[in-house]
Amino acid sequence: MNTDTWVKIFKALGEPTRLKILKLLSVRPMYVCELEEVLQISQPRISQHLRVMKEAGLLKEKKDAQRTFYALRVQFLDDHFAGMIAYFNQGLENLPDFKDEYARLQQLDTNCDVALCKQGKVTSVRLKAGSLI
Amino acid sequence: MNTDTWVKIFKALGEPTRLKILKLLSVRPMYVCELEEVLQISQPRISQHLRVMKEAGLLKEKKDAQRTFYALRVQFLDDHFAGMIAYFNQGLENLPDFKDEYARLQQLDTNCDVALCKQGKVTSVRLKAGSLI
DNA sequence: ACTATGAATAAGATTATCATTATATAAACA
DNA sequence: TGTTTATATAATGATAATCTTATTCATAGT
Repeated sequence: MNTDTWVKIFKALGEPTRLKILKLLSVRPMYVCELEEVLQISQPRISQHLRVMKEAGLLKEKKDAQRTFYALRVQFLDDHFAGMIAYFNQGLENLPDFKDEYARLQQLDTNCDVALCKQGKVTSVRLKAGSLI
Repeated sequence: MNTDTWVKIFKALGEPTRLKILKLLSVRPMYVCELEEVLQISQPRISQHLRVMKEAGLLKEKKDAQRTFYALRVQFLDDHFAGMIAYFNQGLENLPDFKDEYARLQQLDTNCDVALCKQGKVTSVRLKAGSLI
């Protein structure tokens, strides 16, 4: 699971209208015209938001004559929000997206003599996530 | 937990630089100058992203002389991503944000004679989330 | 005091996102 | 076949997000 995929998912979720649509589809799958009716917003607006969520993998659609039926991809949601925990527990060394950052962090944490912030002394900090403050 | 709060959190997560910062802070808390060094991006850019995440509740900070130390709010993350499951399992009737939508959906699902999509027949659809396709 | 460092904030330009309006496509129905 | 319905797509305008550059502020060290 790479950073871009996560970003796409979070971007899709990070918009009020889309989040409302998602929540409504968690009640039951719906046609576009139903969402239009329930949300009282324009049809193109709904279609566009549906597309964003579909492209993020959150939704599936099924054509039914002129209508289109949209539903949550429940398995996808389950898998990915479980996967997110895994993502955060995974070390940087296993994430290709963090190749360069991992190397530089290693430098920072290994060569404690090398002052990477100009005043130095920074490299001595070594705490677990969230253990501070 | 209301829609706006969720949107703020997801927006904060839905940006590649911020997601990288978050992941790095999950390794250990860091000073801004460390993030600068590891990510190789400008200091104002980092500060601005940190602010967005702090305002979403994801991070905490601690002043240490001229430096600022940033860390994940682990408890917040735990609580909220558990809370998200709850949010999606919760009925619309309990969510103030869905007051109007809930009423209209009730209409849609109760008065099956009332054709809300102009062609009618739509109201007969009644499936569980994700059960389709 | 003076200079350097670490970080936040402000201002500006650029790009992306979102909503609206208009148009296109495709199926149903008369 | 012509019209209505359901949805998608395109084009436009408005708003918001992001990045850069410059500036400010606070603290450290000389």
